[in-house]
Amino acid sequence: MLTERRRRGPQRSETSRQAIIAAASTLFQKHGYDHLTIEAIAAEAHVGKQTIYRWWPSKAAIIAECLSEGLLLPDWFVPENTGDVRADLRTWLRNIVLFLSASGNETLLRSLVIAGAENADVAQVLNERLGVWQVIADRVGDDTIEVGEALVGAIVIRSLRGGTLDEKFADRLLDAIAL
Amino acid sequence: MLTERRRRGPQRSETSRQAIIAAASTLFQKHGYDHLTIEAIAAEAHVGKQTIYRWWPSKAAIIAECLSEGLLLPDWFVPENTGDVRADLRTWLRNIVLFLSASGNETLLRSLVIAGAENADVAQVLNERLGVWQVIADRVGDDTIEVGEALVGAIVIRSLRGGTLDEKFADRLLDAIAL
Amino acid sequence: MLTERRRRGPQRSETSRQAIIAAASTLFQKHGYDHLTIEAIAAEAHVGKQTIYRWWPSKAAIIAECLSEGLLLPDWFVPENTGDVRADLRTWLRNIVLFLSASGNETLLRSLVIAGAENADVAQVLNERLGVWQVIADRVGDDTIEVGEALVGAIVIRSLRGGTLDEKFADRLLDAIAL
Amino acid sequence: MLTERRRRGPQRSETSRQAIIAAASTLFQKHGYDHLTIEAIAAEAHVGKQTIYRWWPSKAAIIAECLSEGLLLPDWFVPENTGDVRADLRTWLRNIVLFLSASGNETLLRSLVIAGAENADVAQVLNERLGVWQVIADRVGDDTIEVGEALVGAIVIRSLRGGTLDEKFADRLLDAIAL
DNA sequence: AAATAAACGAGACGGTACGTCAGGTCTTAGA
DNA sequence: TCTAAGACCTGACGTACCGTCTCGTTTATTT
Repeated sequence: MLTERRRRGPQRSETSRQAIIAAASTLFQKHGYDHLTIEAIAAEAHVGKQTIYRWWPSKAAIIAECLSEGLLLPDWFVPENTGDVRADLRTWLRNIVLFLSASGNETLLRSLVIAGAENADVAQVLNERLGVWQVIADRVGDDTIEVGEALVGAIVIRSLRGGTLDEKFADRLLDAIAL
Repeated sequence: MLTERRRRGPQRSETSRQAIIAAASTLFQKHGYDHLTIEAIAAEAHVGKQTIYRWWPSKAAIIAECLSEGLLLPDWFVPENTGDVRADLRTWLRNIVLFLSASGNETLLRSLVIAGAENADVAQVLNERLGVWQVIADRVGDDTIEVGEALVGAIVIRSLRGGTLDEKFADRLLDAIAL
Repeated sequence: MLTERRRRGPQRSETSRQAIIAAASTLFQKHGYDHLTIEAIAAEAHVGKQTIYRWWPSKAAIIAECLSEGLLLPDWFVPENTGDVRADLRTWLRNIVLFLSASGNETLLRSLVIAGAENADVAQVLNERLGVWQVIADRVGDDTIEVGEALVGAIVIRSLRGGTLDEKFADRLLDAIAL
Repeated sequence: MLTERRRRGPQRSETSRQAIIAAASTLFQKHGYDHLTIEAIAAEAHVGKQTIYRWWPSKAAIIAECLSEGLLLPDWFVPENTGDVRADLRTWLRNIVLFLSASGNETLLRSLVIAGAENADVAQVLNERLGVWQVIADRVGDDTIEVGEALVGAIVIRSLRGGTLDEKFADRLLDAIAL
C-alpha cells in the first residue's frame, strides 16, 4: 500500500495561517478591500511577507479564504423552511437588511462587492457562501434562479445607491417579485 | 446692481479638461478602474499631473465626470414608452444584455460596479445616469422603485457570478418580476 | 532739441521692484540661498511671478541686486586709512569677525558663499561690494592682491569649518600674513 | 564571551552602495551639486530610490560619503616633508593649482564649496579630507592653523572671483604668508 | 545523534504610483 | 502696456506598497 510520503522539514504553520486570515478579516472590515495591503496584514499578523506570498497568490485569495472560513459573513444567510415560502423569504430578507443596517456592515457589503467584482475567485466563494440562489429556486419552483438574483441584486443596488435598508424595503421588494 | 466680477488671471483650460476625461475614459475601458492611474491619465492626455489634481480630488471624481459627459455609457439606457409597459421593459432589458454581452462591456460593467462601490460620488452619477428607477416607477405605478432596483441588480449579480447574459435571461428575469 | 520721448504705457513699477528685493533680502536672511524660491518672493512681495521673471533672469540676479542696493551687507566693509596699515587692517578684521559672530550672520556668510559659487554675477557683485582687494593692495604696496584674498579666504574657511570667529582669530590671522 | 550576533535577514547590499556613490560622483562632477538629483542617482545606479533614502538622509550625505571614499578628490592633497618647509608648501600649492586649472576641476571646486557651505557634514568630511591644516601647523610651528586656512581660503576666493589659478599665483600667495 | 531541507520572521531589494512643491512660461482682466 | 493672479507643463521630491530575494533560526524528517 502506498503511504503518502511527507516531505522532509517543517510543515505549514497553522498558527500563521490563522493569524493571517484573522488579520486580513480585521483590516478588511476596518478599512475596506481597497486600502487593504499585504504589508499591513503581515505586520498585523506578526508574520513575514513571504509567508503570505508562499501560500496565497493575491490578497483576493486571502479574502476568499476568510469568507470560506466564515470570518467575514455569518453562517445563517440561508432561508428557513417552514412550508410557507413567502413568509420564509420575508424573514430571510428582514434578517439581511437588519444585518446590513447595523453599523459598519454596509461598508462590509460594498467591500465585498468590490472584492467580488475585481476577482473571479472571490466572486465564486461569495456565490457559494451567499448561495441562496439554489435554495430559493428549489422552494419557488421551476428553476427560477433569477428570483434569487433579483432579490440579492436589489439589496446591493439599494445599498450602493445609498438608500435606506429597512423592513419596509424588504417587504416592498418581496411584493415586487412574482412568486 | 451686482455685476459678477470675474477673477483676474487665466481661466481653466477647456482643452485640457476634455483631454483628461477622454484619456481617463480610454484607459478606464482598456484597463479597468483599478489599474487606472493618475499618472497614466496625465501622460495620455499630455497634461501635467498638477492640472488633474487642481480640478479633481480623486480618480473617482474623474470617472464621475466621464459618466456625466456620456463618455463611458451610451445615452439610450432609458426605456421607450409605447404604452405597453411589459414590451417596453423587455426591449430595454434585451438592449442592455445585448450591450453587455458585447466584447469588453462585461469588464466595463465590473469596473463601473467597483468604481461605484468605492466612491459615493461615482455611485451618485451612475444612479442619475443609469437612472431608470424613476422611469420604471412612473410606468409601473405606485412608486415601486424596487422593481427597477431588482432588474438592474439582477443583471449585476448575474454578471458578477459569471453567468450568461442573453435574451433568455432577460425574458425569465422579467417574468420573475410582478408588474 | 530732441527730448528722449518715453514709451507709451506704464513704466516699470519702482514700488514692485523695491518690494521684490526687500522680500528677497528678508527671505534670504531668514532661510538662506537654497530654500529661497521665486514663488515665495512673489508671495512675500505681493507681486505676480511674471513681474519678477520679466525683470530678472534668475534668483541669483535678484540677490545680486539686493547686494548692490546694500540690503544684505553693511556699507562699512572697507578699511579706514589712519596711516598705520597694520592697525587699520586689525580694526577691519575685528569688525568683520564681530559682525559675523553676531547671531544669524554666519548663516548669511554661508548663503553668500553659496550664491557666489553658484552664480558668476553674484560673485562679481560680491567682489565689488566686498571689494577690499584693491584697497588692501594699494595700502600694502606692489599689487599684492593675494593678501586680501588670503585674509577674506581665511575667514570663509574658518566659518565653513565651523571654527570660532573672534578677535583672537583676527589677530593671529594678521600675524600669519606678511606685510 | 560576547559574540556579536548579526541581525536576521538580508544585509545591506555593498554592490548597491558602491553603485550609488559611483553614480553620485559621476553626476556631481558632470552637473554640479545643485542640479544633482536623487532620482538621477537612482537611475544611473540602477537602484530604487528607496534604497537611497533607506541609507542616506540627504544628497549631502551621499556626497560626504563619496568624499570619504576618495571618489571626488585625489588622495595626494597633503604636503611632502623634505625638511624645507617653504619648498614643500610651494610644491603642494603648485600641485593644487595645477589640478584646479585642469578642465572641469574649477567647477568641481565650486560645487564642493556649495556642498560644504550648505551642509555641515560635508564641510566636516571636506575638512578631514583636505585636512592640511594640522600638517601645515605641525611644520610651520606653534599651532598657526590660520596659515593653512589662509592658503586654502585664498585659492577658494581666487577661484570664485574668476581669477587665474597658475604657478605665479601660487608663488605670490606663498610670499604673502609669513613663515 | 547528525545531517538535511523546508518554513519561518525579518527586512533589503528594484520598481511603480502616489500626492505635493517649485520651476519657468503663458494668459487674462484691471489699472 | 505693465501688473497681480494664477493656470499650464515639467520634473523632482519623499512615501507607501508591490512582489522577489536573502538572511539566520527553528523544526521535522530522514540517514
